Amino acid sequence: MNTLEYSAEVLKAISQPTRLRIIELLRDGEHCVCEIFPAIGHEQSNTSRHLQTMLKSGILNQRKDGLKIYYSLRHPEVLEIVRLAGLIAAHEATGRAALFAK
Amino acid sequence: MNTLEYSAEVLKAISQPTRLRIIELLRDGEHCVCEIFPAIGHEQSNTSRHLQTMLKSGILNQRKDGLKIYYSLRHPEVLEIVRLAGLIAAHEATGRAALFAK
DNA sequence: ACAATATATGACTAAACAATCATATAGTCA
DNA sequence: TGACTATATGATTGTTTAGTCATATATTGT
Repeated sequence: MNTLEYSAEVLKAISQPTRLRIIELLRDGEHCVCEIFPAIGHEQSNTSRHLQTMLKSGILNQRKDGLKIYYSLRHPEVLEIVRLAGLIAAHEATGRAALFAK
Repeated sequence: MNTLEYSAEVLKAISQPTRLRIIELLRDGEHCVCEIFPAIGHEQSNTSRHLQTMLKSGILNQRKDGLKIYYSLRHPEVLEIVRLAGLIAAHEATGRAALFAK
């Protein structure tokens, strides 16, 4: 897999609403699945799958402690990517609102 | 659509190998479809669809000039997102290479 | 060994996606 | 007007994705 495809995989792992919520949750440090899934209001299995997706893409760390498995952000760049996407989204949202108002 | 979903849509528009190639091409300024599709080695129709995807997500500008339609990057933040994803990808690539070498 | 808890995963469904081929639309120029 | 060029889009196909339910795996404490 070349860098281009790899970059696409990393971005794809971030670009999903549920996963963005998880990333926001992990902003303040590691959390276990049992904390994450009630916080985001999704099923445990669904949450686990999203965590696996991000883990495999390389943007999360995993740490086992007894029964619990803690996940954390592996690259601070991910938060910066999310921030920049938010800037663009905010800018475009005003533009689209204007379109709808026409 | 809330900011979270919007951010996801913006990132999704970026996170695909063919579209990343197009974004790289547009780094140096606007290009028409007729320049883009031979450069990336995809069909005209496929290239046009990818451009529509990015246009609708709000990350591209469109300018018509006669028969040709020129597309350009609308937000410099997109290039920064691509750069950061590349950093993560490069970092993870060495990690995965190490895994395979085991 | 057993019950309880935390997490992962198989099987499935509906929806979204990328790519292709053929064709439609629209602008240019002779 | 008619030929030509550039772009977009309908229809289709095979693949991927998100989500759900049920169940398997693994760790802990009694």
